[in-house]
Amino acid sequence: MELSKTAYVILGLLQMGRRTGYEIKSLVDVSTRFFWAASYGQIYPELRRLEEEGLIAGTSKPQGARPRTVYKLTASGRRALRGWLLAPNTGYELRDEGLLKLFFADALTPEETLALLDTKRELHQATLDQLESQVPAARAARELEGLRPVPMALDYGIRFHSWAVDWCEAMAAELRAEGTPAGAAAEHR
Amino acid sequence: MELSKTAYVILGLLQMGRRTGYEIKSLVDVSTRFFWAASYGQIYPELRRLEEEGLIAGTSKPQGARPRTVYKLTASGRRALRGWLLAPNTGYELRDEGLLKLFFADALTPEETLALLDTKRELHQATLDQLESQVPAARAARELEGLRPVPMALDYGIRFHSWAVDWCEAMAAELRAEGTPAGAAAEHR
DNA sequence: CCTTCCATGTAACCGGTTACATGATTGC
DNA sequence: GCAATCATGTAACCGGTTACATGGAAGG
Repeated sequence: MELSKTAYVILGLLQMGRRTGYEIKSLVDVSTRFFWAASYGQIYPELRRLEEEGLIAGTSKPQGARPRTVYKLTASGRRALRGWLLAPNTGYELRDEGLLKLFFADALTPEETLALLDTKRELHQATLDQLESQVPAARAARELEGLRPVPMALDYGIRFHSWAVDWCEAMAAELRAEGTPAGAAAEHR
Repeated sequence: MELSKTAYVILGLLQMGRRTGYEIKSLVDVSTRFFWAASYGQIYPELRRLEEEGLIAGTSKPQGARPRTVYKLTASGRRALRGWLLAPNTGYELRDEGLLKLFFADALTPEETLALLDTKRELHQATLDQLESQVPAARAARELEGLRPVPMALDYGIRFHSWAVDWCEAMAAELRAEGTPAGAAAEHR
């Protein structure tokens, strides 16, 4: 792996148009961050490396006295991006603290476990709300160009998080049902 | 956050019984790693830190000439674990290269995008197979103790990855349908 | 005038992985 | 005898975050 994944995030966003580092970071924060985050501490140094390697080209476009560099993808940058997109290998990595807690929940009371499920549900619901609020704008921008109205990754995000909300609810319902079976009312304490 | 999440992984696994560092790593590799991975490079140093802080206690139990230290949770370790489990905050972080590629797929042909979906589907299917193979053993071990037959986190994993497989298939079907609408057969090339 | 946004950066830190090193035990 | 597994560790590296620093521009 020559380039970091974050480098491809930059390349990919530049493919869609010229951008400054600041704009890239703003875009990341409302789009890829749901499956690939990036901070200034990565973006600015990476922009330099990519320019050194000739994959992107920056032009100074100051706004008044404020310095400003707009980057665009070069032909070899476009090739690199395409090469990565077509490469077969793909990684998947998850760090889900809520699930980790549920994994250890055997030591908790049913009520405490329900609280865990609730926290997880809220987190997914909040993400879902955020993603859904993006749909109208995406639809408007994309149908002019004849693209599918909702981008695939956004569709995935919305469906996944609503699936997760449902799972939390179903599991909570199951737990509650277990907690009060007809023949075992006072099981706990 | 005093302790790292990985410390809680160790605490949580020790809650279920005494273990060596090696055993902890082996357990992580078949359980938490799907939502929280950990390597030897973290586990052994962390075991030391946790012992220094009195959250776990190690006993030398050599096997012949081979050194071996078995750790168990102390009372204060049990308290720390419980404190974390009940703490409301929870983080969620995903790094999904397949989704990232799909996000940039506008630059690809439909056929190339289908290949992306296929790779992602295979990855989820492989994980799903692995998780499903664990069900019988989990069931057998747990029903003796009157616990729910399938642990929550395993249930979540199985359902999530099969949802993901379905999503990939549905999206592929949609793409194929778009590619050959009755009135626009030779759209591409 | 003041706040918010635009814009660019860096140094310190940290969590985590990889690769390496070592050697005993068990089971075929 | 050999391979797989058990067992413990560490040093170098790396990707990434946090916190900090700076200052102009735009809009109310």
